[in-house]
Amino acid sequence: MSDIPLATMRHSAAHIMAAAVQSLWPDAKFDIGPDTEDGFYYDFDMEHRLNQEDLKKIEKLMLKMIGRKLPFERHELSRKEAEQLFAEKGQSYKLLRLADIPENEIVSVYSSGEFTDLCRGPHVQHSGQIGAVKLLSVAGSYFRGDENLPMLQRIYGTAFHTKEELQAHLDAIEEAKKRDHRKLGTELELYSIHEEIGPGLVCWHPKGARIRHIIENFWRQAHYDNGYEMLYTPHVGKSKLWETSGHLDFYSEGMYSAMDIDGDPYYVKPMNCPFHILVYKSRPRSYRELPCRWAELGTVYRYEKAGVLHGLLRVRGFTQDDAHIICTPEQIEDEIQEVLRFSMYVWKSFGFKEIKAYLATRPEKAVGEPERWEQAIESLRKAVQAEGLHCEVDEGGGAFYGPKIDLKIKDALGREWQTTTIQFDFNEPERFDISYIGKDGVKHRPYMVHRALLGSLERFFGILIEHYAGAFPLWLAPEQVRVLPVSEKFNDYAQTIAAELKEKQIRTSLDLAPDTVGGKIRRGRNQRIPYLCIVGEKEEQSGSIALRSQKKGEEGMMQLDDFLARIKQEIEEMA
RNA sequence: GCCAGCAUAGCUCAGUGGUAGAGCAGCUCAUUCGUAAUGAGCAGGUCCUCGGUUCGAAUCCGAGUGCUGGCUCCA
Repeated sequence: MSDIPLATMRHSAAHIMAAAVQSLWPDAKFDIGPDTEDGFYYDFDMEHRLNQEDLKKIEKLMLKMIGRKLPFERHELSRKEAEQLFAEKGQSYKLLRLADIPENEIVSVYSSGEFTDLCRGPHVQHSGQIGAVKLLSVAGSYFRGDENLPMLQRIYGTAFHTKEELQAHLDAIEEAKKRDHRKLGTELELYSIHEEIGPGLVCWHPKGARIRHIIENFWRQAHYDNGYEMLYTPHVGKSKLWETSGHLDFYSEGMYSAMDIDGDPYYVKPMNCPFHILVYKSRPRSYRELPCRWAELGTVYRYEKAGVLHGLLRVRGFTQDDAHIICTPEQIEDEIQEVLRFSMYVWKSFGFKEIKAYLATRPEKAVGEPERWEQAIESLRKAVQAEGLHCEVDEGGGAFYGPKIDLKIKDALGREWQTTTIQFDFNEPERFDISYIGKDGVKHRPYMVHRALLGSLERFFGILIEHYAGAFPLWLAPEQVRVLPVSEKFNDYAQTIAAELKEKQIRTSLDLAPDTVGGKIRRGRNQRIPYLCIVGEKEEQSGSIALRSQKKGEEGMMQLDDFLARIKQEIEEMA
């Protein structure tokens, strides 16, 4: 059984699920049911609205069908025969899908039991070869993913060769739930979102803000060290600015409506670029001062449909770690390579090692000279190569204004997150008519690149919370050390220790509550504090602490100086 | 925005037409404790909002808001 590819087995499981749905609700019309990265789904249209109880029913029936070892039979048909077959069954979606199949391709159907589906295959020989199956959820899904087309009902499921593998997958889903940044965000008092303020608008609590501050400090220093300068720009700008930039033409659905200031309409910024461009335009520029690398932690507001908001990962107001690079054509290759190298350095600093690149090239409709597109894409390609990154190319997937590279990082649970984006822009330099005076004494159009490394601080924070399951590494932990006296008799000594740690810039707290040691330790553990220092009589007499670390548990007695040296080093290593 | 579901104390949840409950957290008191919960007491609620049905609504119906899982989109 294990020599059957997982994808084939899952695809077959989707057919069996459809067969079960057909037998339970004979009016069901079927769309498609492919396998996915970690399971499968099938889309249906029918009168009955599916619920969680129905999934159990369907699953039960599927198990029966699997037990009966129903053969999967392939038949090749002429287009006419296929049309007739699905027309007779009233399968209108299948007819539409059939029409999508290119003329020269063979049309095939697969039958298993009563159920016959338009399908290219391949499939397992019989349903007995489908391993452990589990239906997971039901959701709405537009036909062809188009919101103007009818909404279908989709059932998600998964299948594995063995019960053990299935269970491991279900356990992984559970683990992901435990790490959910929305749950940990409340538990650890990192941030909150309020109905009274508005959906998708984030309040950072003291602990979350402390982490953000540390991230920002690191980020700024890294940028200064790598040849960037910082900018601060306003949160709003006149409508004229957004007309010039083209945002009101191409991005208005992402922008909030204008506010009136002295009779002029102003818009809250969805992007920082027009402001950076005006800084560039504030005086004539020489080739001698290029490249300009200007960064800003710029807070932007974008309209997102209500249904897509999700904790910190998808919000309406967020701070981009934005930068714009304006340079000459001769510099572009080095600049791109440098941006990518810098990005990789930042990701490694935060403990992310597995990174994939996605290159998007010129679409049909595009602005900018074709030679510039070529050079831009070439420089992106070379940079990816130089970093030895695995890269997928999305031909024609770029924006109309320029090609881009996106990076996706893999977290501790193996999930991919889109973060970094490095994007050429051939549109705004034209629209704002920016230039530099070249060696030849005449005006030239510079290249402009937008880039965000972490993406947005909000999303990055959400990713970090889940990556570390709330147990931040020492350098990021809002509370690094907590001192716990074993009884009130040792409060004074605990205070001395805490004061000494604080003096050494260690973020330290004291737990002087009249609780048992066990109770205090439990509290400290639950708050994911990296180090707990337990102090009592023995420690007071020897000027030491008893250490308990988040990572290793009980570590025994230690001189305070040794502990300090250890954590100083750990902070430095950002481990 | 669309489909489906959910909304009860700060948190996790019970309560299905008849006076609103538990655990944890909080506060008070007692305990002075050696590595993941010391004990007792107290306090805490427009049962999301508005409207309707009913003698009576947390519970049934409608609308709205927010959230969850998806679709579309994306930092």
